[in-house]
Amino acid sequence: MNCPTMPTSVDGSRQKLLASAERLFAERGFSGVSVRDIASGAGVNSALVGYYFGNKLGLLSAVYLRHCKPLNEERLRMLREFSRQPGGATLEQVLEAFLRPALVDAPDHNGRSEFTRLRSIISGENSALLEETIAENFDRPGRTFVDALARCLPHLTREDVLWRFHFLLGSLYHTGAHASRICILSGGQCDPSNAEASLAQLIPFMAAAFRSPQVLTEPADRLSYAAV
Amino acid sequence: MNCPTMPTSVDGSRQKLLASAERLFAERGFSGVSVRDIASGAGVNSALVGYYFGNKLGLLSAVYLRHCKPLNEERLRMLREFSRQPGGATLEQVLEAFLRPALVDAPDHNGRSEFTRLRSIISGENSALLEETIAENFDRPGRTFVDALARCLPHLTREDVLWRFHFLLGSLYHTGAHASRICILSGGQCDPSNAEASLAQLIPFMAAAFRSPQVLTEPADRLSYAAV
DNA sequence: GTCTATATACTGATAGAC
DNA sequence: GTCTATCAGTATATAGAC
Repeated sequence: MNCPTMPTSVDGSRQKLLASAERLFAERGFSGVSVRDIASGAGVNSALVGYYFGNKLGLLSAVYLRHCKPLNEERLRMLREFSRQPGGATLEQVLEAFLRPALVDAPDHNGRSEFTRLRSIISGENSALLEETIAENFDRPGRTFVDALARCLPHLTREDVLWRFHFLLGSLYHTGAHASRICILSGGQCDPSNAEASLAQLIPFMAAAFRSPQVLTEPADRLSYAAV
Repeated sequence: MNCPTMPTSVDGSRQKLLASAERLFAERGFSGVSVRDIASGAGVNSALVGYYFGNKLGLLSAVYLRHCKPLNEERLRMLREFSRQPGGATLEQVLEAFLRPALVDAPDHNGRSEFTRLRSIISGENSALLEETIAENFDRPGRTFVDALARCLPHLTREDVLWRFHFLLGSLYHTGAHASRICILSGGQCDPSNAEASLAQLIPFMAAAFRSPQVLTEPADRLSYAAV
């Protein structure tokens, strides 16, 4: 069954290291974890990190590359599917195509939601060397989704859509990070690690927000809602 | 002018260390920066970190405590002021009272927005020892604001309000982190480091989102917008 | 491919002079 | 309060045996 020319999922040291790194980076960030910890978690020798990935950053980069393509391909596949219907994709569908693949673990590619948590944590750290990888893999799909959102929202300027997309990203990252604050405040009622519950709340919430009228650019630079 | 009994803003080593730590922690996180870097940035000897704060974590804790109280006091002060008018505070006003003090630097307390960026980065890291500090300082104001939001939104369950508050926090943190992704995507049009522009976009966006109808709890555990 | 051993640098923390 | 000096531990990375 194990074809040597195309090993499907042999637990080689390389794969073990990738899995361990993904788990630990998502848990403690890049600087918060050592290559020794990763190797120990994978049950392999720490020198193999150098052999397979060059150095620690190469390992993080490999974790990124393993997930970037499948994630964005599924996003775009869902978007294309939704867009085929007459009238094009609804706003809710565009949002679902963007959010669902990031939060729900696919049956073939596990760790999809863990990868979202990883991105959330790493995005804060000084990841100047990852900047290129991120830009190459997320800029184009990002633009595609901004375009799709703009098509659903002809009353908005592109600047408005971009701001709203930025807020959407924040909510997605915060949800993917499994922030426990809301869990504690709610006494366990709200659990962001429940992907389906998060999507059921996040999609209609964001749809209503995106549909709100265009923001007027105030001449005053200090806008306050004190004076109604 | 310098009264010795109450030195207003003498640049003692302690204050220099706090300022340097705040800047560097906000930039690179807790594990990403060393006490030597912080001391060097402050222009003081690294041994003074132990003298004034005990250890590195004590320094982070001191940075937190310096900002927590003024931040939340201003939030609550604004909320009380808005609530005095007949009919109570509007939804937009509750949101402004929560968001503005976190994003705009007060004239007396500088680094308010930097502190929001700090919290954003640290919240991802394993900060189990800060958990207590955060809970003590943010749980009560958080509950107060959830209550105020719920009063504006009688059509929602408390669980709905909590979910939406969670999404609001995500957008706030992501904006406070000065995420550069949107800046690049927009060609500089959208700049989250511009606090007033962020507030002008974020408040009406979130107000519309909070006002959206209650989320129906679906019997199916996989809700999809494919079938309209 | 996988291991041991190690080079080299940096980490947080502290003892003790001034 | 501030300094120098230094401890013990850990970091990443690599050279070289097998």
